[in-house]
This record gives sequence, C-alpha cells and structure tokens, in this order.
Amino acid sequence: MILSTQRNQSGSKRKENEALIITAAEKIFADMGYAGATMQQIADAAGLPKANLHYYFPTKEILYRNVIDKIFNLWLEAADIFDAAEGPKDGLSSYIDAKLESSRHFPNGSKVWANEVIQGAPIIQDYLESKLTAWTHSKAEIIEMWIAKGLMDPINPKTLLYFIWSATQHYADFQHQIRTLNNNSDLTEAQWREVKEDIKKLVLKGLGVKQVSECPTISDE
Amino acid sequence: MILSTQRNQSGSKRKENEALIITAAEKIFADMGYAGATMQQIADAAGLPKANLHYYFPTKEILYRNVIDKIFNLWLEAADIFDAAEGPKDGLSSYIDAKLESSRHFPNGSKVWANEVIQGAPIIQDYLESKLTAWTHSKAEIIEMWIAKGLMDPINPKTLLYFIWSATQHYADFQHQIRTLNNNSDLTEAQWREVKEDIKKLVLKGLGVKQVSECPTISDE
DNA sequence: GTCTATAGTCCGATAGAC
DNA sequence: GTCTATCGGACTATAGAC
Repeated sequence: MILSTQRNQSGSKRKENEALIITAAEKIFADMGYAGATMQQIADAAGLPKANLHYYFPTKEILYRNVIDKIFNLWLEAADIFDAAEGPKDGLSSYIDAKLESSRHFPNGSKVWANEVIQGAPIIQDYLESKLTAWTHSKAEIIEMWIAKGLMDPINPKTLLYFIWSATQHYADFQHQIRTLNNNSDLTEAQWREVKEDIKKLVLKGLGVKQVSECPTISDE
Repeated sequence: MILSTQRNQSGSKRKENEALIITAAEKIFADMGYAGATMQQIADAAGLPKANLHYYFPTKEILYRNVIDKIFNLWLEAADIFDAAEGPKDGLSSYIDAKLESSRHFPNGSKVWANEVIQGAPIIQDYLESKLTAWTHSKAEIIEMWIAKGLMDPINPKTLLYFIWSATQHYADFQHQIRTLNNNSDLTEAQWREVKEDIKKLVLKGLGVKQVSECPTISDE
C-alpha cells in the first residue's frame, strides 16, 4: 500500500517533470535546431538545473526523440478526421482546418519536425520508414476511393497530401517570415479566418470538389 | 601592367576558391544546420585545409551570410518571369515551373533558407525586412491587377504567394521525406512531370484561371 | 597565398554530496 | 530525487612557418 502510494507520488512527479522538460525542449529545439540547442538552455526554460535533465533523459538525443514522439502522435491524431469523413468535401476541409489550427497554436512541433527532415532525418529515419509510410498509404487509399467514386478530379494522392501538408505547415514553419511580411505583427483572428477560407476554397475548387457549404459565415459582416 | 596581371590572377584564384567554398558550405549547412555544420566538414567537402576557409571568410557567420546571399539572388531572378507575364495563366504556371525546377536541381539553397527562417532568421533578418518585403509587395501588386481585370478569382495575394512557395519549396526542403515515401527512390523524370502538371492544374483551376493550353504534351506516351 | 599546430571556449555528461 | 562542481572532448579561430 505504502509502496503503491509512494510509487504514485514519484510516478506523477516524474511525469510532471518529464512533461515540463519536453515542452521546454520543444521550444528550444524549434528555435535553435538540434545541434544549436544546449541542455543548459533547455534547463533554464524548464526552470531546472541541467543535471536534472540528464536524470530524466540520459542523453540529449533521447530527450530529442521524446520530443519527436509527442509531435508525431499529435500529427496522427489530427488525421482521424480523414477516416471518419463521408467524402472529399468534408474530409479535406476538416483536415485543412485541423492542420492550420495546429500550425497556429503549436508551431514548435512542426518546426522541429521540419528541421529534422530538411537535414535528412538523421535521428528519426525509423519513424519515416515505419509509421509515416503506413499512415500515408492508408490515406492515399481513401483519396483513391474518392476519385474512383467520381467525387473529385483524378490526382496523384501523394501529390495532394504533400500539397496540403506544405500549405498548412508553412504557417508554422515560416511563421517568422509571415510575421515579418505582415508588418511585424502576428496574423489576426480575421486574417487566420481568411487564410483558412482561401486555402480550402483553392484546394476544393482546384480538385473539382463541389464548393464548401455556400454560406460560410453564420451571420453578420 | 605586371601588377594588373598579378591582380587578375590572384583575383580569379580568389573568386574560384570562394565559389568552391560557398558551394561546399551550402551543402554542409543544408545537411547539418548552421550550428551543426563545422568548418572542418566544409573544408573537407571543398578539398581545402580548414585554415584556408578562414583566410577567405574570416568567420563562420560571414561564410554563412555569403551562402544566403547567393541563394537569395537566385530566388529573385526566378521571379522575373512574373513581371514579364501577360496574365495569371502564363505568369503563375511559369513561376511554378521555375520554382519546381529550382527545387529539383538546387535543393540545398532552399534548405538553408528554410532552416534559417524556421529558427527565426537570427542571422538574416535584415534580408527579410528589406529585400523580401519589397519583392513581395511588388508581386502582390501584379496579382491584385490580375484580379481587378477579372482574370482570376479574388484571393489575398500574399496567401497565394505563400501557397506557391510552400507547394514548390516542399519538394526541396522535404526531399528526404518524399524520397522515403517513394520507396527510397528519387522522383523519376515522369514523376516530376506529373507533379508539375498536378500542381499547376490545381492552382490554376482553384483560382478560376482558364486551364493551361489544352494539349499539354507534344506527342507520345 | 597555403598549411600545421595550438590557444581558448563551450558543451554534454557524470561524480558525488545532500 | 536534487544539485554543484568538474572532466573530457570538440569546435572556432589564430599564430606563425613556409
């Protein structure tokens, strides 16, 4: 009993600190790159001494892999929408919405992923070859089914997926460039809404999918 | 006379070595990131002793800025097509072609740029604020003119530019991921042609621009 | 202009006290 | 489980011979 309680206490303390460190690491890795990030910077961002990081994550690389793991699982979840959809109009626009929301509110994960892939995925190649490959094939099948049913124009499904990934992740990865070109201000709520509508409209119309429900806003303006 | 000859000789030798070093640096910075790249790796890739790099480029940062400079000028050149175009059908499809060719044949420059912007442009912020801002505004004006003339649907010009940048640069920056999802093979000539056609078709149709000349290929297949 | 040898700095990781 | 102090290695940059 006592042991169990102790285990719970230390277990939750461990989980708490691990989550704290991973969140701090995500930001530092996004801002500095893997090699550029230092354990000291991550420790400062987490408000812990550097040695504690090594207590929870023995090496920098293991910490990094844990950050990637969190990012990748969020990515997979966002795509459940895809499977549940009735057709491309519903599925693609929900997926674009979800990806843009993720770019807006959690840009750091996307940045870490992009940095890693640009450099040839030296550390997370196994993710690409196992999980991402399987995921991509399953989504490609759905797109092919939609095409076969005549719900949208024919297109290489991977080209379409890359298209959506790049258009949406751009708003996370190139956040700084977009901000600079927007008079050094973050996009406003209205600008985000406009981006979402523009991208969905362009993709759905470009694919020959019938337009999103013809009255987009609820009421005013 | 003699002095002038000597100056030419040493001048061309200097230019030669500088170009050699910049090309090597571009690859190493793309593969390793700024912090991850070492002067030793760049020296090895250029086939020179490390001290010679410091002779031509006093510091790592100065070398890096020279790499960025080359990349950015190529980017600007690729966009001259834009200004010369009659309308969106011509201008956008030429621009997409040019950007995809650049992604295919010179991916390293795009990767270095992406890495830098993801990390908040710590070193080349002045480029974003001066050159890129001016460039973007001039292209946005052209797009707005096309819209005003009724040649394409209304869209925020910046959203359209980001769209094209992301879709095309994705094939450079995420080259490794695309290769992995393509059975660990680079895209073939035929696959590149398909990607180009798919992207142009999607963008032009999505924007309500009249379709690309209705018989795309010259002959066979 | 070229190259070797090294100075000086910073970082990942750990030992060991609490 | 927490933290300080430090080791050992790697890197940028330079001094100085050729």
